[in-house]
Amino acid sequence: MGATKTEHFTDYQNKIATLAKSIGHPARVAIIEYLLKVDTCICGDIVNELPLAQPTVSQHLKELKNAGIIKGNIEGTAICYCINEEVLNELKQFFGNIVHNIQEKKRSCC
Amino acid sequence: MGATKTEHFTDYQNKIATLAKSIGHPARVAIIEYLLKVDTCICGDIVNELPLAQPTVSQHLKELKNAGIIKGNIEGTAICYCINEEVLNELKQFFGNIVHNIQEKKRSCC
DNA sequence: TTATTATATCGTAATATTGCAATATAATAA
DNA sequence: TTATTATATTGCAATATTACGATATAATAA
Repeated sequence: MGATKTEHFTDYQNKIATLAKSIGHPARVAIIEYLLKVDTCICGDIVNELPLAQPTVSQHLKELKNAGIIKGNIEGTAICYCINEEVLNELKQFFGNIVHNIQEKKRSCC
Repeated sequence: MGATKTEHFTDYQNKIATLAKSIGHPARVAIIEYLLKVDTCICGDIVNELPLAQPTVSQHLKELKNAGIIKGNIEGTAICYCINEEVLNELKQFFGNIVHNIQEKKRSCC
């Protein structure tokens, strides 16, 4: 007990869950917002922007990277992180489909 | 340490994080998919559909409800759960904006 | 070479999540 | 009233997440 029963769910369900989970922390939402706002995206800037210690930010960046939400490029000593458009498009579509689906149904209950 | 430093982030960042987090488990993605698929949405059906025990499903439903993703209506002995269109629309827009934003920028790095 | 600077990893404490058996509650049925 | 049925809550063990100080790594600068 304690661990998620990943093997009982579909690949798609696990994929969406992993992506959503990686966005499920305000620091990681803040990182995404910051990457959208700025043109350059050096890791150090993100550390300065967030109210968390450098190792904590590094850990959050790692989680976003593992999930595929962001990509990292080495730029000399620094690392440039960027949003992975393809993956975010999948999430956009997941939520777009849900809203579309509900609106078509005009459901009676709730 | 250990607890999320919620107070250091904006209301919006916390809101999106809470919503995303609540979807960040395959069982909860499965619940959402199921509610979209069926016309009626009785809790017992969800319990039968998922590979988890009844108390565990009840807990997942509670989390989705707390986050605002679903709403519950009492129907005699049973409870009818439905997706909250308004909240899902917010998520649709969050991800829609991100993709739109990236496409406009045509960023150079990564 | 020895700094310096930027980022990652390690180790660990505090806290949260997951899952379920047992039990409680609340509504209808007999 | 006493079942029965449907859902929620409690309690707890297993596991995961969050946060950060200390330290490691890796690149450039002096």
